[in-house]
Amino acid sequence: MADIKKKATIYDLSILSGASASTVSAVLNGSWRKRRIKEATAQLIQNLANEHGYTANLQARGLRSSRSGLVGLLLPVHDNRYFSSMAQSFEAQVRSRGQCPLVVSACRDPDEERQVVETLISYSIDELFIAGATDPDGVHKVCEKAGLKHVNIDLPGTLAPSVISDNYEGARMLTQAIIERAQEDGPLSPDDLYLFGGRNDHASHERIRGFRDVKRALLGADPDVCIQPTGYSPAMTARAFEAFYEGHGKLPRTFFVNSSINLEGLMRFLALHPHETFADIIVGCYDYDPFGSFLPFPVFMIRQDSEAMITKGFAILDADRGPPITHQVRPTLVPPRTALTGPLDALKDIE
Amino acid sequence: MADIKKKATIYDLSILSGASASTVSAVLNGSWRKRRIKEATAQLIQNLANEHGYTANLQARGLRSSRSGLVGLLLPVHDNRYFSSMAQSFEAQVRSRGQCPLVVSACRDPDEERQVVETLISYSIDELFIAGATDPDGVHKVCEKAGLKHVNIDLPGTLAPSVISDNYEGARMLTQAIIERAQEDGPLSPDDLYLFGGRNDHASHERIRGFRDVKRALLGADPDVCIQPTGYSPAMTARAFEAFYEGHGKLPRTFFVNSSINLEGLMRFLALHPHETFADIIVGCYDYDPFGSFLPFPVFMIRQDSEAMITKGFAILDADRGPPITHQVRPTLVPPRTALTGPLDALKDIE
DNA sequence: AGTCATTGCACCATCGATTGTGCAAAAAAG
DNA sequence: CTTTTTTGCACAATCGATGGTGCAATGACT
Repeated sequence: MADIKKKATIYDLSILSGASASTVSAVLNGSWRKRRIKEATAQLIQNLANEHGYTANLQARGLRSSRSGLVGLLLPVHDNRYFSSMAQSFEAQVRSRGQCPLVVSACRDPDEERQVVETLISYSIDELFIAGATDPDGVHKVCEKAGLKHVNIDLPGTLAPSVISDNYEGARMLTQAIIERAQEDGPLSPDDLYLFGGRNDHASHERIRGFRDVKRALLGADPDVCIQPTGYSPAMTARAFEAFYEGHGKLPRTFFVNSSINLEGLMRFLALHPHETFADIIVGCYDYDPFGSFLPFPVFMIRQDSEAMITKGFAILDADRGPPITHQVRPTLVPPRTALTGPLDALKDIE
Repeated sequence: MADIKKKATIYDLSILSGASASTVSAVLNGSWRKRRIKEATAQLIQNLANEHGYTANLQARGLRSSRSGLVGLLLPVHDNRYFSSMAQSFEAQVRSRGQCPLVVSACRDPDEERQVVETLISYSIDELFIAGATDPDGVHKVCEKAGLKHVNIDLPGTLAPSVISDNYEGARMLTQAIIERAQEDGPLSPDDLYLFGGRNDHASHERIRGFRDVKRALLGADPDVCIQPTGYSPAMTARAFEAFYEGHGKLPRTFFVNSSINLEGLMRFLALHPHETFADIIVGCYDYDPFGSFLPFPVFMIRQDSEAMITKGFAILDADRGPPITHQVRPTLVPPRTALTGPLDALKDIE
């Protein structure tokens, strides 16, 4: 009656039912038809299992079958709308496949990335999504050695299949949008359009390339000084804005910010200066954040389709051993003052 | 040399070293001094282990010892700055204790909450943090039955120890702040101050209580109509704003929003209306979001100290079997246009 | 009735680690 | 040179599930 103490095992049910443990196992993991177990026996065992609240010990199962039902997602950080919404979609998709999501972050530190993945491997995870890794190929080697299937998301590697945002196209759309918007307020000179943020990774390169191509095409010139890669840190980005401000007494009229993390750097800068001074800036941000979209100046954003990337990632893993091709997913341009719906809207909310 | 295929086990090392598997095990899990293994033997085995890149199979270890090294955090959603930054702190703390974080969300659905926890239990997780659960006591029973240590975070239960934000005090601070700020623009009547969001949970109750107490004290009255619980959904919140707007041709001059999720509802409303109409609203939001803090109207925010909550949670679990007391952690009032540093700042960012 | 196929299930080794127990060899004590 | 103690390690059971193999009972068929 009151099984308050330990969890029931197949052995307990074996005794209760009079069947052998292997029969119980077969019944409870669904392979009983294959094993020609009588329907009546199966029923009996199922009932006992329900009655006693049996749930399989997944560590034992994993040990035996060397699969765990765990699927990993390696993130740079949680605390950011892009990655947290990726985590949200990831979780939903993993669950719908009957597996268990394992989301971890590694702070963009290549050593930590590898070490975290080692840990995941120790738990015999079945598949791994490597999102925004600083060193995807280093992680690849670790996975390879353990025979772990994996895909890169967001930042591509050269050794494993990758699914990334179409950064070049996204940057072009975004750049064009902010230029056109800025030109509504009067002619825009090349010196009025900057780019802040990003570092030496594929996404930044492509975004910068898109930015420069469009800028050159529309404004006729593209001085190097207008490109300010600051890394992915709010503090560094704030410093870059501050430096510009020191030199010019204002911010550039228009600028492209490489990610919402860099956009936080802008907030830090703004916090130190009266808002009125910058009432007329036009900003493009390569990432979408629902509050970022309503700042007191026009912010054009790029919404990356992390859900589609995850879906594509699973397709690749299911197709088993694709070549290390990079697939691009088209992002969308989000005009200022736009509140998109997201994973939150799937929440049940009674009352 | 090239162990490209399978992972090394203690048996492999046993053969290589000439020692028994149990000796290898003892050496590699650190219990070798206790087992009086010669230092030289230990060294030999350690070297072999490094050389062959040995890592323990944590499923096997977990099976044997019925501990997994996994610590769970159950969240309502990932996609939100409050919870994602909680996940970030949680991860850091779990890692620093040499365990592996397992963060999952259950969409505020009581059934899903219980089911997700069942799954975690099947992986023999060692401890569980239940954050923002709709039905903490239901989850408690599931844990109890499995002998799983757990604490409630953010929303308290009656059966297990809880660590929550001091919602009453936080709401008082926030309410007072927005009232005072609004009064700078002229006298504030009770009808000018509303509360939106929240539902039938402990946090909402306390926040509403704090709101009403301060409102009554400072404005002399506190009509029921000014309290608009909309649940935790952007869509419902947007609808409430819309309804008010329909009726009054404007938004309330000042209002308290129950959470950043509800604040997203305000964004949805704003997206449909020209900004100029609401240039003079004053908002308080019980949650902190770095972009929310820079919206085009004053937004006072409450920053809940999720890091401290997690720390306290571990303290409780370590103290083993405390009574089901609820501990409150004091949040901080964040004035408008404030960019706080967060877990992101711990990121390594070379270059 | 005798042979053969089918059904239904039990047995047992196995996954990789942990841990209580026992026993030689070496060291200390007498 | 015994006896006792300590040191250093091997053995084997165990955690809970899986899946290959084998065997008895039943039914089908000649």
